[in-house]
Amino acid sequence: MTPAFGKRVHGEIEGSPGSIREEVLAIVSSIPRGKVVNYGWISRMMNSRISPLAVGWMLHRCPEGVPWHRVVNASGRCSTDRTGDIPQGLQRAMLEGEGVDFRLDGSLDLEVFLWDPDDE
DNA sequence: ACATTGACTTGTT
DNA sequence: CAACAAGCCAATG
Repeated sequence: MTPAFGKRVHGEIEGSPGSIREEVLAIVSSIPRGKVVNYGWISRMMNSRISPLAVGWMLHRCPEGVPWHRVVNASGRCSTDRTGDIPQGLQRAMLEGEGVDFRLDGSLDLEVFLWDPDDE
């Protein structure tokens, strides 16, 4: 019977093996504590199979356990502050709790905190 | 199935 | 340095 690989995305399963969504979530979950990546970085890591915008969409409705706060924009700023779904400053607070230091202008140093898998 | 939106990025003016 | 435009893909109504 058709396994209906399905998009039961509503809550819990979302388990389509090989799905773009799952790959993105896997990457985000792989970000080590105290490091961050930007949306375009994920897009590149997946060989541009997904656009940075789409990454943001997935993270917007991502399941628990995914460290979405470790994903920032290319400017090293917390894009979550632009939304109303997430309290402003929350992402920054969470990152600071992991040892990520922010500058006075509210941005973080990507040269230092950007995750480089080769450096691990 | 179509139109709109959105936690983006890069390049041009 | 700031504003604008285009490319981009998935989710939502």
